[in-house]
Amino acid sequence: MATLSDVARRAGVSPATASRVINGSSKPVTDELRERVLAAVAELQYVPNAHAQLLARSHRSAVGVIVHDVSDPYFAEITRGLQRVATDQGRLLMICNSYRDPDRELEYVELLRGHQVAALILAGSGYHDEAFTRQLNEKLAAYEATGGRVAVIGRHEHSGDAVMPDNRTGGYLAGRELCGLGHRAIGVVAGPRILTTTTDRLAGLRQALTEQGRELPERRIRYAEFDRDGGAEATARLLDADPELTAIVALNDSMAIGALATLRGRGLAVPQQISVLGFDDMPIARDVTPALTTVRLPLVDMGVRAMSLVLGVGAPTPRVEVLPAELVRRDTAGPVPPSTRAPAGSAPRARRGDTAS
Amino acid sequence: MATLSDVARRAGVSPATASRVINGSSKPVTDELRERVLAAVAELQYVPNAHAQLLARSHRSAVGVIVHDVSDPYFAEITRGLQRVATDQGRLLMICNSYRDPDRELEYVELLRGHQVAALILAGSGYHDEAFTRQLNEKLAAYEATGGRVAVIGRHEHSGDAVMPDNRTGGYLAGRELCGLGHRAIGVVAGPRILTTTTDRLAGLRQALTEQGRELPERRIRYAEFDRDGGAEATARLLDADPELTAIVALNDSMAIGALATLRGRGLAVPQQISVLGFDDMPIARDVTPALTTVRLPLVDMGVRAMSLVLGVGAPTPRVEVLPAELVRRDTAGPVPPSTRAPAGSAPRARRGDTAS
DNA sequence: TCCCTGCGGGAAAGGGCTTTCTCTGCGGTA
DNA sequence: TACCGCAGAGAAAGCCCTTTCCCGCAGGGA
Repeated sequence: MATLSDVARRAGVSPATASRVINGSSKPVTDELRERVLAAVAELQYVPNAHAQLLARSHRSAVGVIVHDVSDPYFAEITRGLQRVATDQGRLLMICNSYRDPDRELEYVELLRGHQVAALILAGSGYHDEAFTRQLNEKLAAYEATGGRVAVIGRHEHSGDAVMPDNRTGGYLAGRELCGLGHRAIGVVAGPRILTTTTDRLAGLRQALTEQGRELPERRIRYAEFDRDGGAEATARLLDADPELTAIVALNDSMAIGALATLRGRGLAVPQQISVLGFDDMPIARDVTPALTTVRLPLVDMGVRAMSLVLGVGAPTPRVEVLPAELVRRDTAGPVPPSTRAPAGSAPRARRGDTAS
Repeated sequence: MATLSDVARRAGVSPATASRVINGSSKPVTDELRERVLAAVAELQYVPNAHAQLLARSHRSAVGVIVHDVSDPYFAEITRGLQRVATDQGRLLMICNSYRDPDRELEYVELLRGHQVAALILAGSGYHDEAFTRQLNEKLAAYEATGGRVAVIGRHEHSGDAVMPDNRTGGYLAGRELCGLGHRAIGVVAGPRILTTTTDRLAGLRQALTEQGRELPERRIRYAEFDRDGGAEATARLLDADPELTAIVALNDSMAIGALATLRGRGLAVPQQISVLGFDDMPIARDVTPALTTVRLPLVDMGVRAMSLVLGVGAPTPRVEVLPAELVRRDTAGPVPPSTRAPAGSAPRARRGDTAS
């Protein structure tokens, strides 16, 4: 690889001058030398060594991002928001997938710190795990102590800047909707119980049911991976245990899609025989059939806010922002079937929208 | 940030010794000093500066990846394959989204070169653009000249290592399937015509039709963005121009999903009134209703192969691997309706409208 | 007793760049 | 004419590590 001094030598100038030309330094350089340097750069196909630059420069520029999995639409949307702001500000993003492994998360904090990122954003759910939370907080504190900025998305455990989707209210909205439609036998297809996202959404859901004098017993909850196959499998287990169910709440849209697949496999009509509610409103939700009724979270916006917080753009923002959840009615949730036990032959042709909430 | 010499000072050893302890060098260090260093590391929360390490070490380790958009399922799958091998080999991946912008692609090649990546992988379609192709090849050649390894996925323009999905045969399979089902009026919802992926798939499709004595006139092709909304919109235009169509081939699954949405919005039953074929077989394809008939590409495997090629794992592989496409029959393609013209009176039950425009 | 060997440790030379500081030479002022 | 100031260029000091090279010392063989 050609180095700066190669360029300088070829142009007949000092490395200092070459550097100034290449970086557009404020220090003036005569046109003639500038030309020579530029010519040398082109001839040698010179590209500055980023590591050397970063080492020599004092200020840090890149921003580190730790998500569970960028290819999961939930994080893809958040990341889109993060990117948008970062690009505007001329920042490079380093994105790491933890695949929901706490240890890997810890490792990535170190890795990104080692890469001298100016800020760190952790997106995704927190864990119900004292020891881990403490460790993570220590590491984040150490990082902040050296001037790094930290923001978390959807995790309570960190004391600094945070963007929180209102998972609890989201769960509550889902519960209220289903109650309004007359459902009593409601099953839940939940993500891993160690995740705060799972428990928060569950808590809101339970609150709604309780307010309506109904309940959500543990036997009507199945925990599984937060993805399509987890949802399919949990739904199967739920149905096996309790065939009377008239509604299923999936704690994210991927699981809801899995649930829909299982239901279809068993010949249960949605929403005529059984209703399904999702959570997140990821883009594909409107394209499945029937289109998914779900709780929308402003995913892109969450990313935008978090990045803005950490980069300090705009007015001095509050350090914790809670973004609202919102129910999106589509076609998978309908009124409870007239008889809980749907007659096998003639499923009622119930359509959504007749019932006000 | 604490530095290595801070650690060394605190432990009362030289930086050399501290470095050896921290990196587990082969050079022996007495247990006592080792303990002291480790203690100092813990107390100072020391994390080595990655840039300094990379600068000091000679060998490059990270691998650069340029894709159109990781959050697009097509690339998400490929990336999964890339990751798998990279992780096995202890390599860090730097992933960049070009968003199908040639200039950005060029920039990223430089950026990654500057970051001293050991190898570079470009995934996605090539462009029908002489000037750009030449520029890119120059840059890649310059990079290879300094010892970098390059592999491309799904692009012909580069002369080195390549993993090519068999797009042409895939198009051919789609065409043959539809002909077999009796379709004659076949429309195509295509990606941008500047992409080689588009033209390759189209070429195969056209060949199949021609062999069957049919044809694919330009008026039955609509070019749009390679995504859901592009597909929805192109389908609408196609239908407006030619309501007789009995089948639509979408040149990727995202577009197919958009096509399905438009069809649903217009109350056209799939596959009873009109058939739809996708391309890629991304995971969601089986979860839409009706489940998408599509041409499968071994996406994950493409990533695995490309990374293996570039990292030189396994046997010395051929420099160009063509991976086969395969038809996956699901529920969106059926026989051509008895009468091409659907009787006007008995319009099928219209579904709620996701308006596609 | 002397020399050689090998082990554990440190000094110091990079690695490629940025940036401060220094130096030279010129034009302008007293 | 002597001096000052400044523009433009270069020298060199880092930035933080890794790794080679070298040194001192203890133990073993002749």
